[in-house]
Amino acid sequence: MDHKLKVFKEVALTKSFTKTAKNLFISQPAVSKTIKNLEQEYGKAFFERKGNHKELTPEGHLFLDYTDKLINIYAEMSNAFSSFTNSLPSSVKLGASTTIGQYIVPRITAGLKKKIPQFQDESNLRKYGKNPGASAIRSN
Amino acid sequence: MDHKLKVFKEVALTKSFTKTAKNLFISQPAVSKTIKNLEQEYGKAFFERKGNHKELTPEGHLFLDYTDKLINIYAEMSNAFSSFTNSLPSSVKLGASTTIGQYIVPRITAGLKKKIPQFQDESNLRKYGKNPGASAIRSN
DNA sequence: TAAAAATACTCCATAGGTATTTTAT
DNA sequence: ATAAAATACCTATGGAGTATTTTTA
Repeated sequence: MDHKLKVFKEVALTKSFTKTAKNLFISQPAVSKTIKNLEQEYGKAFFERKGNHKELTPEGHLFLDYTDKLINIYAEMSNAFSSFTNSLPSSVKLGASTTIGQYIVPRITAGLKKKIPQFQDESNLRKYGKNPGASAIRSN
Repeated sequence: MDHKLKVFKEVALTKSFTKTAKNLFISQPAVSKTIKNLEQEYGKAFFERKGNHKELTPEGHLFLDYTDKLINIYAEMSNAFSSFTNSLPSSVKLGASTTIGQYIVPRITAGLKKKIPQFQDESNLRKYGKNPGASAIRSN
């Protein structure tokens, strides 16, 4: 529910769309769009795009204040109902056909360096983060 | 951004999905679903459905506390950037083909009681509120 | 039985993804 | 030239709508 706010806050902290994308396990364009949407929604620019070091505009600072307050309350709220919200599942079931299950899944779960041929191209991993699978086990 | 919260609060106030739907200019099923989603998201029932008089559960009361806080902050925030957020548009452009534009639109905008034949069936208006058009000019 | 809520669908807008281009150091 | 951000385009999920059924006082 407070997803856009979390993205905004992370950008304010890292001052980088790319780092934010990595930290939140989403793509860089997704971050770009989220910020743009927020700025359009509130009719103000929140970041000054001056090349590499992005800076919060005055409006951005103000927005960050409110964002902090909101995120804190959302966190308290999650906490209050946390029997489930903040917890990881106690177990995860993973299904696969016999060949995949016997040869491929074990190599992956074992984290072997030497990947099978089809998985050796890392170009996309390099672009969008080395362990996208981690997004599957992040909490919240 | 705080839409679900507003729906929840209105239900807590009116204790009625149907009244909430009318007050917020959305359909009754939309309210049903919003509440159900919230309850699933937080894993708790917020309302006790005992026939006509719906009651907040203890969890519902707790959730309402947080909801109030959040809504207040969102309101402050909107306010702070309100050059546009809370205002109605200064003008609205309405396009129509010649026949529609000459004969039908004027009757509607004039609010004539005697409707043209095709528009006389009010069964749906009766079901979902008499002036659904109002949703188009509500603020925020 | 009448009014409220739930359910079953359809549709559209938003959020996300990948690929690619633009920009700025 | 390289790294970050923007853009273009596609897909999927969520939220809204209408129609209908179920429930309960």
